[in-house]
Amino acid sequence: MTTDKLRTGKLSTGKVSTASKQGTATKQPPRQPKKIGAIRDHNYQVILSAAEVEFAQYGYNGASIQKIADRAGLPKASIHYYFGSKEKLYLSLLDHIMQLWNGYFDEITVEDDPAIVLDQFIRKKVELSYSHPLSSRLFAMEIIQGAPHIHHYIRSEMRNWVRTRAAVIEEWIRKKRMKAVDPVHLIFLIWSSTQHYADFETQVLMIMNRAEYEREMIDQIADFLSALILTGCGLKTPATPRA
Amino acid sequence: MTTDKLRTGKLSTGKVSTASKQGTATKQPPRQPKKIGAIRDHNYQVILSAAEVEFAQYGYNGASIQKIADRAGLPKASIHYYFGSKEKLYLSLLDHIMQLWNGYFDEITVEDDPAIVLDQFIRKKVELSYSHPLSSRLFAMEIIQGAPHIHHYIRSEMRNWVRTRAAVIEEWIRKKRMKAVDPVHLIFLIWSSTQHYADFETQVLMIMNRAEYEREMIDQIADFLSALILTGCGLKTPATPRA
DNA sequence: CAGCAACCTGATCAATCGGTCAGCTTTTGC
DNA sequence: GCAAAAGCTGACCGATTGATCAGGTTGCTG
Repeated sequence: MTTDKLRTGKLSTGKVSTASKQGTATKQPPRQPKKIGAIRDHNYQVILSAAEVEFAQYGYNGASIQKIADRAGLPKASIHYYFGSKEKLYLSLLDHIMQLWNGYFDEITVEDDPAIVLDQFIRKKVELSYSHPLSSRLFAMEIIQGAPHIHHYIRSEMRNWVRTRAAVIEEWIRKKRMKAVDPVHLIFLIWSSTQHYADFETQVLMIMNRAEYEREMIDQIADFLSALILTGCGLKTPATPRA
Repeated sequence: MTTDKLRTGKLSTGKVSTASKQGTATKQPPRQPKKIGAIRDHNYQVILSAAEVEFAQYGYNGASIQKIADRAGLPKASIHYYFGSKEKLYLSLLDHIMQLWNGYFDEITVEDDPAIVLDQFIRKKVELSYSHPLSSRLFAMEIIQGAPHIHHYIRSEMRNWVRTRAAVIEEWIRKKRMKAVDPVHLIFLIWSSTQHYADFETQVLMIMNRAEYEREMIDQIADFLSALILTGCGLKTPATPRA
């Protein structure tokens, strides 16, 4: 929940100012403020939350700084004061999401039980779609638009992440611990089927005639997906999935 | 491929002009032209194609008429001449997509073989994601943004579509012709896992280190999804899936 | 060939876009 | 207590947005 990491801008490597030229390279305004006050931190978080809503709904081009400012209850100039530009604000959000998404399904080894690992991975993803739908939608928007801001991340970290996990799954298959299914497409299947409930929340709720998700429904989704996918992999649902 | 149906504006029921007020209700310009010329039809199609690209990439708010016009190689005013407004152009596209999406998986009955029906449904959806990725992305954008233009369609036709198909699946389950899985979530799973390859094409291709999809890869995806989902439903892959 | 209607678009509009900056307010340091 | 520094924002900028319309162009009809 700390905001310190957001300011480091891990994603901000490489060229950033692609949209605006702003040829004035004369002054060097003291951005990335060092001293930290309570109000500052609060405004930082308020702006990020407001921006997440707008960017997740309208995408990078569709969102406007004025609407973000209105939602945050701050003047528009403050957004530029805190984040410099629309793109830097957007990158801060993406960085935030990356840190949220990483760290799950991470420490798996060939020795682990594939049923337990896959089951927990599916449940964790469903839980994330439920707890952070805006992050999921923002990321989906970025990908649909061609991932212009994170293509280097996908090609490096994310691809490597998939390859190493796929290697473990392939080892499980080689050892006859699960059915022979394409590991990469299996990961895609888990991603798509779980994130669907966040990204297409509107459609899902309308079709199911619900106003919003409830705990019970989320658990049912996790049970369904885990059972079907694990069965499809020739695995048995691990003990104590519920109850 | 005819454009006639597009002009009827099946989706255009209800209020349309939400964005602009344009209080001048004085004149009634002769829109919805009746006479059809070759140039007219051609421009219609060129604009629709250009708009599909822009709307699919940037969403409704993010796309700009100027860029659509540039892509179509026509002056900006022509877009308004042909379609009246940004929203009407967008609705024409959505209408186009609806007609494309409907008509598959439609005529199923309890007497049909669930394995064959589900297999063909999955393959048809994968094929659509491959042949019409822009339509899929445009629809995804609309849903992520809260389906502001098609919520009535989702709540009526689409919901009814899901319910009738779910009823057939439930009957299959009751007759022990397949495993007891939630029919609605099964439909969601097929939707999400197949459309993923269109909507997240960028991510999929980057992770698989490919420049673009190829027939072989699409067939492999269809085989994978069909096999895994059918197995998850306790079904056997129907004969002659390939070869 | 004349005349009219339908077709099309350059010029222009108010509104909004992302972004800048002068200058006011608040906090800090001595 | 006072000047310097940092925090903050109202006013403004050129560019672009969706949309309009006068008027030129085209093509069909008589």
